[in-house]
Amino acid sequence: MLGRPREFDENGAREVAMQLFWAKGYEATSLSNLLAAMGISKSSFYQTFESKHTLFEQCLNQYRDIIVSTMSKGLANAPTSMAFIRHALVDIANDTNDPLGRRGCLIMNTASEFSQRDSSIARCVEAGIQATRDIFLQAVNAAQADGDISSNTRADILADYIVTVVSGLKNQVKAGASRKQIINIAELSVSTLQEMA
Amino acid sequence: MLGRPREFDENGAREVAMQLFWAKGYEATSLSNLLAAMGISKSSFYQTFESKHTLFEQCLNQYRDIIVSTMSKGLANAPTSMAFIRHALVDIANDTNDPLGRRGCLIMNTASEFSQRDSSIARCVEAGIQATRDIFLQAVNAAQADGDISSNTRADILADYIVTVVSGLKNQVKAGASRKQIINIAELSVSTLQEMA
DNA sequence: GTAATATAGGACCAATTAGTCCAATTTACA
DNA sequence: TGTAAATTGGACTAATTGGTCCTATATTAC
Repeated sequence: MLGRPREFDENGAREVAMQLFWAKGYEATSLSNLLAAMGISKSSFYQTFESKHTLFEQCLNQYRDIIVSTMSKGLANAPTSMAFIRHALVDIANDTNDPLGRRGCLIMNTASEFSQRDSSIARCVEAGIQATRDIFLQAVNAAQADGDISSNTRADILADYIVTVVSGLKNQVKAGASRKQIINIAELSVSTLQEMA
Repeated sequence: MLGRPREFDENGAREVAMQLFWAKGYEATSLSNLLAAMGISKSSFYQTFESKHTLFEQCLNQYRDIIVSTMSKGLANAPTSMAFIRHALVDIANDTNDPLGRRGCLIMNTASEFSQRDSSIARCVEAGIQATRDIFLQAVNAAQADGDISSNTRADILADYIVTVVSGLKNQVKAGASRKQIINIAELSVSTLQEMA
């Protein structure tokens, strides 16, 4: 290891960038926004992260890793798998309070903004959705084994359904829905899962 | 009415702009994109539509009017209200085929892109969601009267739930879900509506 | 000391952005 | 024929965009 060592924390700077992209989207986050928030010079930026686009892909993957890790721990620590699923849906209501919550989900935001126009971004998006879907799939399988969800419907379809409702709820939050509305919708979809024939 | 009459069709030009905004979003649609697609000069554009932002608001309202009208007719012509609801969900699977379908919903796309940062746009978004929610509310009330949906759950919550699932499904389509996946999820949520206790 | 690397800062770039303004022209109606 | 209004096209702004390059300086290992 020769030469002067890096002064800033690369991962920390990426984390800051991720928060910005999350709140504002890719296009609306300018290079100057990034530099100011990350606290580094343009030279350091390009030397370390290559380009805005490259950094964004890294942020997407970092985001995916974070939510996968958070969800996995949540599932492992939940009293039952059904409780985990219920919490994943109902807890979205808490996003209605602060502006941070109203950011939605970085992966879904990205899908909405421009995954159609950029195949490498599209791959990141698909990988992210796949990863969360897999965790819900584990939860559904376990909940079916517990008898909390009927086994009449295929677990993979139920997992897709949960991802869909989560994404729809996050959309509603971004669009301005109230806390009470989100709770009602979430509770309704939980009960449909439980009361399925 | 004095002076030279307008050569282009104002509503037609707005319609073209709406299609562009729908496919690409607000920021990604540049003025030159608009002028080229609308087939008018920059001078005519600013004389007629005031600004890109004003035109966008008009497009949002026009979009809302179109879907409200389409949905109202669909509800009126459907064999049953339940059939209308079912069709609204399952038909989203057809969006997976063509690139046009993968545009999602202009209102939800706008909510995702920047409704938080622009209060006048936020009002358009809320009005749009409210309008579609109201139609689903009518449909749910009718379906409950028909006995196709249980009356145990409040109709307004069910309407919110349907809007959520529709928005989630459109998200999934944008993110790359397959036709079969969408059908399965849609059918599942329809059956949960029907089989509710 | 020297090589290697990181730093900040600024000059510079070509392109694009939304938007204004003007001049010349065209069309209609009274 | 005169007036009002719409047309095109181009000149023009001021700002911003992502990105490159260069210089000068600082820090480390060998």
